[in-house]
Amino acid sequence: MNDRYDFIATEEKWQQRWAEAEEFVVHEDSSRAHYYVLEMLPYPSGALHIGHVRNYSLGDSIARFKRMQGMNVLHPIGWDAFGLPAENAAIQRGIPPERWTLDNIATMKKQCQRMGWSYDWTRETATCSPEYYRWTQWFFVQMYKKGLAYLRKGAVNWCDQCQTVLANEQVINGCCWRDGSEVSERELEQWHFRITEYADQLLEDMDQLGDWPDKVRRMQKNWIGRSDGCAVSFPLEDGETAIDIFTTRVDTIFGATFLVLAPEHPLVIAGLDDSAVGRRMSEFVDEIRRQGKDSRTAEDTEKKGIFTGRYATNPFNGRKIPIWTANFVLMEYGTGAIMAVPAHDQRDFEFARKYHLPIQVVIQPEEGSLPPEPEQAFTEYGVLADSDDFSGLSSRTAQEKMVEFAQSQGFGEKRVTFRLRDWSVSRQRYWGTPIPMIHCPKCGTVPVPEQDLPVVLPRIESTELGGSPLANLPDFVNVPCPECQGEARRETDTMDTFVDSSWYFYRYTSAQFDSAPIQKEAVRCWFPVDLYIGGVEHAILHLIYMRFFTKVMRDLGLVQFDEPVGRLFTQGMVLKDGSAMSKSRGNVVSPDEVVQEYGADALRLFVLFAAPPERDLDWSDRGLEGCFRFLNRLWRMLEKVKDAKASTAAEGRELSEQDRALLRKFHQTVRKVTHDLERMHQNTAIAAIMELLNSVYEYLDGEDQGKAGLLREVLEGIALLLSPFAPHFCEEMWEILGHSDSITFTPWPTADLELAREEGVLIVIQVNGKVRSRFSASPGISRDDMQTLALEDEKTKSLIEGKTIRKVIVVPDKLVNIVVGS
RNA sequence: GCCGGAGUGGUGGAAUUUGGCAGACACACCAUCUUGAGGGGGUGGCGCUCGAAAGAGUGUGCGGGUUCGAAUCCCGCCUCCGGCACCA
Repeated sequence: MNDRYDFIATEEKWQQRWAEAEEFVVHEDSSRAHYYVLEMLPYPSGALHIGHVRNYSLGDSIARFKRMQGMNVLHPIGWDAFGLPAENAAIQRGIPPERWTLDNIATMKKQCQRMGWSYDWTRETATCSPEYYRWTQWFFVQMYKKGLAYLRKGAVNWCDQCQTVLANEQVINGCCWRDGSEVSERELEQWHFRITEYADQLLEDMDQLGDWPDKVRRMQKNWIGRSDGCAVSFPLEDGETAIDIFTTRVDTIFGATFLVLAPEHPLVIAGLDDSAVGRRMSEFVDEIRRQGKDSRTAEDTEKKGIFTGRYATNPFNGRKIPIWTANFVLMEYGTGAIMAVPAHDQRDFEFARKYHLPIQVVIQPEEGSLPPEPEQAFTEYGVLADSDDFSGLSSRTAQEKMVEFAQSQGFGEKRVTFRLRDWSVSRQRYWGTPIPMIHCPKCGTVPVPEQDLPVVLPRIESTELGGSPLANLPDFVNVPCPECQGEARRETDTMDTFVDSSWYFYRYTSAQFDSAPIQKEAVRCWFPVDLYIGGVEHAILHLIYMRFFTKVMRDLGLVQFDEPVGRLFTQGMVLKDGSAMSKSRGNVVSPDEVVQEYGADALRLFVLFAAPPERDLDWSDRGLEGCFRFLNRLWRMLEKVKDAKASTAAEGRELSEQDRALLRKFHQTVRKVTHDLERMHQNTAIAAIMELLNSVYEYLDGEDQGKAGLLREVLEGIALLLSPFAPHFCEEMWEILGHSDSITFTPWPTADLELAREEGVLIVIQVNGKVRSRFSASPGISRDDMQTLALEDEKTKSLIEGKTIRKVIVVPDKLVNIVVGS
């Protein structure tokens, strides 16, 4: 007898059988309930890491569970194959990025298969394949035609390390999200996606994200950053031009004692002439530019400004106020100009103090009043004062009335401003989807005609840093203009890889389709995604881009819904010794080595068991061994019963109390595991199966006549319940127990609630809320009986002797609480 | 500053959905059996304090509150973590 199972042979055997039987290949079938479980696609960096193993094992447990529940399950995978790291690695090794990437995909695919994840490999997709990026380009062209993709020259985030531009979402605390190096500002002409066009929808449709973590919703809300306010136009003394400002506190406008423009504001730039003021301003603007965006927007940065020499008129009261420019006003936000109300805004207050500008109180608190020269700004809502006809109104009412007034007078309007910026998608690198545009000196920017797509990324032996590498390939660059046939230049930037991954999960439904990006019927069959699993680090990158893309696709008539994902699950990271695994720290655990030593099933079990899926997991070699031991313990049990004759528990003999207890435990476990899988509590589901096995061992203890039948039934149940977590082991077990079919489509067991019900209940006796004693009773015992039994309990009696019973609380089948006074 | 989350044995965690025996399951540790040894396996113990034991007291970050009863609900505070932040 083998007291250890041969995981290497077992796992290989079943992986082979699954592949031969095309077990996980699915087809659209509208007659069946369907389920789409998706995990964030991996970047082919070289090898799977434990974080992937956790992510994909989580998804696989659900895919297998849903299959056994009879659903048609789509469980696909692909590769986020374009991107900088591949290009950098290729440069380092002197090989083409494509070879590097394809080799990595091959390696990682093998690793995936060795883990036994139930993917439909016929739908495998790599974003770097021309069949895929053809449609990424197609989307770009459609977006260009709709005005959603446009070229704009302006300040962009530049990462020196990556030698390319980054989107706002890819700048974290002023540093590159990928390598952490500091990001600087550059003026470049770049392609952008007009995601701001959808800002409101992205915000409003969050209601439709029923089962998304609040955390992600809040992060997106913060990121989109809607503020409701009012735009007001302040005329200049020339009477022709005016400065538009945006404010959320129009109720304070009578306290505006100056205006402040961003140093990049056109009016400031226009004033940089040869006059004395102009020269001083030039100096100032240069200084601010040198300061850089990052240090300039730090909160503790000293406020600096300079008077522009010009004045504007407050349209509400006709007062003439000076116009300043200062570092703390940003061109990107609002209109790049603010009205400064020092009495009611802390920043304006500090600035006014520093430059001796007037401070005018116009809002008084509900109770009491502010001193004429306050020590700090009063920024709360209150009651208006010294504001003409608006005096005496509450801030809230005043805001409404004042917007109406401004609107009627034609110098202002209600306005909504967002923090969200348009998505900069140009990248000055080689390994990405070529932007399908052509620049013609006569016709301007012209999209590549759809029938000419894809614009194939030329193969090159190696790339170099600096500039867009494609620009060095004359054969690629020089093309006739599609409109006038004259000489023209191809766009040589490539797209941000986040564009590629914004629609990959649609392609899975139509992976082989070659006349459109997606087949509408296939999408209709599978969407929305039922469950999407990935790390929370994408909360405001990928997860906002994919929502944006879906809305664009809807407006292109490709899909009929607003949101692509019904339920999002964000899993925690895998740590070792308290910190993220990384090569530089040298604390990386290799899945390959673990699989070699303990098997894929033990590894899968461990990553699911060791912590709740949404929390961070600390890697533990010992914990892994524990899971391995559990499988062996189950294996030994299997060896004990595998020869027993098949019979169901009901047959043969009357059920003993022991039999009923085991059967009860079994059905309770079925109920718990089912429930726990639905709510993504894989850790407690596995714990419940471990408990059940412990019960089986207890059951076997002592008298063992006539137990084989029930044992067998329970073991079969364990094989089914455990199979979403440890599929190879359970298939083997299933086969040993005499089944010739795969466990994959064997129906999930159902809990018999009758059998699961406890025969006796343990009633707790509390005295003044403290547990003092307990007794057992049959379920459904009457309240009166419970009370009587509790008061008759010897121990309870001695505790309440000589005391007055004030009250007795009876909770059916649970407890009796006797409240006594002295 | 604003918004949010989390604090439970030596460790990971369970019980929070529904207020009702706190510590399931596992790791580590201790004892013991099996084995030539190692490994593996079996059995028992394991929050803290007192106690040989039975048992008693105490205990879910801290302080209050609601309740017959609070890890769970409410208020205040502390610590850690995350998002946004000179956003007008």
